[in-house]
Amino acid sequence: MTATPLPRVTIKDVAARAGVSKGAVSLAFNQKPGLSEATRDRIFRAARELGWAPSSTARTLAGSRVDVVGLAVCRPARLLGLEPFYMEFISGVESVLVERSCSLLLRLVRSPDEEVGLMESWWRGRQIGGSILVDFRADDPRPAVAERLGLPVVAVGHPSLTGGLTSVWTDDATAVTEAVRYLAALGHRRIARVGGAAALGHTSIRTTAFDEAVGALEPAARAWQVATDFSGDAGARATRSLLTAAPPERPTAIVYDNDIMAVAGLSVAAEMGLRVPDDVSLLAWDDSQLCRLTHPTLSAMSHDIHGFGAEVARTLFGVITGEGPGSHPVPTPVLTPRGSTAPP
Amino acid sequence: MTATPLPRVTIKDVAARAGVSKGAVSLAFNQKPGLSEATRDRIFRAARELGWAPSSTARTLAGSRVDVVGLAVCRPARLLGLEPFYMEFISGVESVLVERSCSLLLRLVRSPDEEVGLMESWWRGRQIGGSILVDFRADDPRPAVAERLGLPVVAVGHPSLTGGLTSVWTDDATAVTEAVRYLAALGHRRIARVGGAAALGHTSIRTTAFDEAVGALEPAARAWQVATDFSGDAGARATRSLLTAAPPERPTAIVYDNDIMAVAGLSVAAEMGLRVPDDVSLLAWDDSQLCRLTHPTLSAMSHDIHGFGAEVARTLFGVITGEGPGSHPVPTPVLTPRGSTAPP
DNA sequence: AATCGCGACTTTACCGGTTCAATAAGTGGC
DNA sequence: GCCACTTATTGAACCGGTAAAGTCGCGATT
Repeated sequence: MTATPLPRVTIKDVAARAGVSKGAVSLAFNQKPGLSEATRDRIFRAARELGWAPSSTARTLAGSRVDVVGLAVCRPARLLGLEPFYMEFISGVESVLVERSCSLLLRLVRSPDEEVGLMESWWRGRQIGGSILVDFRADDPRPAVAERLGLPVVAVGHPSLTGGLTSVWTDDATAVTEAVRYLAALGHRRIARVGGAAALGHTSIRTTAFDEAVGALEPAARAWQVATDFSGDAGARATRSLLTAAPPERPTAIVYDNDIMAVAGLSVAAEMGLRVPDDVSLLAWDDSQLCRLTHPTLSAMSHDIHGFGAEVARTLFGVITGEGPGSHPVPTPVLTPRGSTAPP
Repeated sequence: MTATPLPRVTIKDVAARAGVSKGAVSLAFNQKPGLSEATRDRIFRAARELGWAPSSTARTLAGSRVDVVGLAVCRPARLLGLEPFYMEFISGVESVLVERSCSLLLRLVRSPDEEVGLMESWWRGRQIGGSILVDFRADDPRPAVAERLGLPVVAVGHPSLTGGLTSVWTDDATAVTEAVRYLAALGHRRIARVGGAAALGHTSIRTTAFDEAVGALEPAARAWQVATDFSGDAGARATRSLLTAAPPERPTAIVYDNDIMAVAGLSVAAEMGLRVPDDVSLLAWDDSQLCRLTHPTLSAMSHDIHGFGAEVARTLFGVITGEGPGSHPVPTPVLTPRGSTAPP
């Protein structure tokens, strides 16, 4: 019952069957000039008959292309499973990779250091042709490492965080401001935000923008902010503590940094006997399908995560083919009002 | 993709610095006998000083192990993003791969045919040393292909679906039965199930088991089943149509095939003015964090998806190292009662 | 007629490792 | 002091491709 591997068919077999040399086969399969149509056809026919496709491993070693891109994600596994963002992002990336017959090498790491080590070994070992970098932190070591290695990368994050690397980003500051303005326009003056992991750069961008946006409202306006780990539990805890205060000290609207926490917030409000949106308005972020599955439905800052991933992949191909560094903003998340927001 | 020319350090450099031959370095790095401790040390020191690690590409080509395992997932990208199952499963797989310094090659495919093609080209091109197969269907072509290629794989699914391949599976039939018995014990006699994609093998296993379980109750008991695509929207639609009938024709309990649809069901019930669990009980499946974030919280059939993924990876390593085919059941999902189920 | 240019291949030298037969050095027996 | 026997180390042959430098035949140029 031991699986006896098939005799592997190699370029040599194809060459023999087509009556040409290895080199000719290589030429044919890389659409390079120097072969007659007739020979080309014979080669392709032989390859088809033998079921041969070039070994990407051998190709890589021979120094041509590397058709794999890396993605290391540094977040606790348990949280990732729940965060709709990543799978959707990945599916967007894939949608572009597939067109180029590339694959995604995925690895969950536990620390930024581990990620740096992985970048090095992937690149040194020629396992990847480029990499996608996410979740930038203050003083992130990765830009320097990528630079030193000459590894083509695209950074997902605001240029202020990504140390000169080519970056793809959404304008979170503007989005936060829009969220606050929207709530203010509804009449809210006591607004809270349940943010993500404090260590992440985009969290601090949102935090700052939120403070500024609320500060720009009339003096009576008041802001609260809480940092979490993005988990639903943390979102529930934060919401509970924000809503336990008596009405004047209690926010009338809460903005969340992802959908999961907003869902959790909804449930906490219900459990506390507060009506959404009458007693408190909730605003989610990302706008996955989840926002339309709750009752009331969740208003959200929505953006096209799939498209975002696709843009990242396209940009990475640009970098790999030698394009200089650049900054690629994608559309700012827009407010999608639903059932969870209303005047206080 | 073209590779950026960089002063790559290779085994030759290490050999030169340690004053030995390439072969010796290889011996040292593969813990093979035949080298003196002193030489071994010198080699490791040289490697460390040069920051060298063996190229897995070259190793692969030279015929030793391949340290990448493949996973192709054939579901619409948009659904995947929302399905907590996959990311959690993947993180479980990764947890084992990391210990062996292996990586996961991930690809989203659009059809079973595309997946078969991918298996072939990954294996032929020596990109993977083994593969994980998920989402089995009736008459799935993959067992035959894996057999023919000699590709080491582990199938995620009941042995009746996976055509003799080594499989890792949960006993869904028993779990469904337990769910039905639980609801029956609460007093429910009109029970519905909102199932997953009809084409998937595990869906039909659950469907059959559900019919049998309800049939085994007193004759007055009645069952409904609806197939969906696992999406929240589909879950909402299914729930709506189940609950619009007048009370005698309406189920008093609904079992869902995943968490997302149960969340959607919860919201539909609320929107229809039905109280959960007083008017209708809902039971989710998988039990991701989501189930504890709703109000009421969702009772669910819960299992350890992370551990499941880990077991799959371990089993795959077994297959790769030549273990014969086997069947590896993991613990049956257990009922976790929460706030969404009660007597009718 | 000798030379040139060019298309259509073939040859050959890698890429960065692994593997194994061959060799050199060291040990012990007698 | 010679031989058999280990043990440490090397050299060369791959692995399956790519790429650059030949080779060869042939019509066009001078």
